[in-house]
Amino acid sequence: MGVTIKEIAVICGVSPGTVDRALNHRPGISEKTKAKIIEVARQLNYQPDYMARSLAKGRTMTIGVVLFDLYNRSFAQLMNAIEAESRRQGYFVDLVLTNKDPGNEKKCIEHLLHRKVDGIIIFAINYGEAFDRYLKSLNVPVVTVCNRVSGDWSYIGIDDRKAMKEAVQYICGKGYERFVYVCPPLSYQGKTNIFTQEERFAGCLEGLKEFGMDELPVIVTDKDYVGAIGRMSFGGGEPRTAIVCSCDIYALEVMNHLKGRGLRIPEDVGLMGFDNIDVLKYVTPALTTVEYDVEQFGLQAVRCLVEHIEQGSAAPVPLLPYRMIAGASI
Amino acid sequence: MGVTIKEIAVICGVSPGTVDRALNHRPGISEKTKAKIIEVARQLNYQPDYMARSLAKGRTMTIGVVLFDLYNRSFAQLMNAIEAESRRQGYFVDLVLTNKDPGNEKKCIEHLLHRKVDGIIIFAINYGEAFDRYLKSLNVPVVTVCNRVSGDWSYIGIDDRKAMKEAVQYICGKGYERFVYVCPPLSYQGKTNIFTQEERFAGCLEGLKEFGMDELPVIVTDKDYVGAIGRMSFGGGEPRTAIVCSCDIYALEVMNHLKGRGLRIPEDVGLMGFDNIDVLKYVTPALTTVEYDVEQFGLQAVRCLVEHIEQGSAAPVPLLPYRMIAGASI
DNA sequence: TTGAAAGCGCTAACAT
DNA sequence: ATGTTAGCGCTTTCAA
Repeated sequence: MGVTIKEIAVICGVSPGTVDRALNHRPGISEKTKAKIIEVARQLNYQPDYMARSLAKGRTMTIGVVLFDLYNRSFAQLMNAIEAESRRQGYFVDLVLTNKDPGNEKKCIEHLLHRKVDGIIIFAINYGEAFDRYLKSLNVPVVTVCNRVSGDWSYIGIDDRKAMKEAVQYICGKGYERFVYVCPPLSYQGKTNIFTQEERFAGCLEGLKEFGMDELPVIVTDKDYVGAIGRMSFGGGEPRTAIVCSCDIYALEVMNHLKGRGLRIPEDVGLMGFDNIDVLKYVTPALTTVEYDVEQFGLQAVRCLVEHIEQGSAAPVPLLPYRMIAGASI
Repeated sequence: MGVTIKEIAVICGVSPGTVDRALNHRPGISEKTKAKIIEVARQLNYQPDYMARSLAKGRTMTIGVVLFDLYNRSFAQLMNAIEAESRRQGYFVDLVLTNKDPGNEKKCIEHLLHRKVDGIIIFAINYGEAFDRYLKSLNVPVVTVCNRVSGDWSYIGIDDRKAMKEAVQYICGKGYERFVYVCPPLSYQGKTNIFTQEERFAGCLEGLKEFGMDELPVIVTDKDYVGAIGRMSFGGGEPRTAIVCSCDIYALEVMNHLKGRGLRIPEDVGLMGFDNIDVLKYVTPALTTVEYDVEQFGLQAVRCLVEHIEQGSAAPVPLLPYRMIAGASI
């Protein structure tokens, strides 16, 4: 194995404790012996054993990350940023993926606890008071990202409601008469965490209302949302329709469908997404969407969590900025 | 903290050693005491401390993963699969990203070594004998994925050369007269690992040769490959041209450019990619490409690595299957 | 079949 | 300023 603190102690003719003081720059040691020990350690290429240190200190220098998966582009970017900032701060990163299975999430978290991670960054899929209590019972600092669990946890995200509201008002301004809103089922409350989705939906309603559109949008939450859209007519004598999707992925699927029907976007029907995932740049027509900086999410999440870990608490992180990208699809 | 083996020992009126025997199903213990201990452990919700175990056993149950980044869709999928299989096998996953910076790669690996990972799965960016020696000096099982380092390491991938060769021959069969091959710089050998890229390029040449095309393709390795393509003429009186890209990302960028010039694909110029990244389904015209199962890469990589870790060696993994996807771009 | 004891490598409290 | 010692929680060898 590697060189140990003990061996260095023997070589330098001092005790392990003294070596520890030198290597960890702790007080109670003369400059001279300290310099000597550090030099010897350097020459022997001493590498501390984190396992041993963890056991002794009760801290692992590890951040646990819980995500749905890495398929969604945004998650991948998020993870990318988390990894970078964590390593920069000297932390290891343990990743677990829940695959959007609420039942799996606790198992994933437990996995991290076995590993004795110092803190957890979580894009939660579970929700509600029970889950909130569960998280609290873990006695580990937690930072939530993208999906709020409760007001008791640090949260990193944007003001989804306001963003969607502004987007919808922008669309209204373009003269659309009918609205279709496509999003995942919003009825799973308490089972699946759809905080962000709910916020966006609420924003949509607010936007319409404030603009004076009394009619509610047609809400599509079918798993087979493409099929549902397929049963609607657009263009021709129909009222001018905008399909607002709660995320780009949905919008792209819908776009494929509309193209397949030979409908022109936005002439026959308008389309809008949310997230500005990077593949949009290869798609025609350019999708109108809302952009925000996921990397910033990762960065802030790590910083906030490290603050929690090292200070015992952290200042609340303000909601991050976003902006609408006016494409050609509306 | 949690319940310890010692506490259980006290409760059961036995020694810690006996508890260990029971909990780890090791011989030398009566069924009766074993059952009792296990029951008590269950009731107390005993969770072993992996840190302590690691220190005692010299094994961390952790797999280190070294990737470029997670931006590339394939990497994300790969990581997804690695995480799933690792956890299934009881291993933790530590992720480090090199961001394609060769100088960063060793730092990343060292990070994992500090963590005392039991083995490493690496999509290597470095290359050559020196790096090979370096890896060997680590004394840790390593499985290489997508980029071979040397014949001495287990490798998971497809036969890129053969796949590209077949693809090129398919294109030849479509009557194209001129070939443009777009790929990253192939001259960094020894500095950046472009094993896979070299294989694909070699496959392209072989394919052309065997088909009887004597003329070499125009090879574009500029960083600004789009600019280079921009200086070429297609359609009209030009010879019928196929642009073969060594990966889908390049092909999509080129497609954007060609569309911008008002060129029709494939009427004015043919286009081909490689990898079948999932966003292709949102792109028109459908890109002709080569598909393989990245998830399988992850699965096999983990299995192979675990075999190395637990058996000390592993059977070589055969090259995985691939298939051409005939889109509408050729 | 079970117990006792010595580590794994590092940290930290207490002596000197 | 430095040494000594007792752990952290688990594994493992050697005795009993």
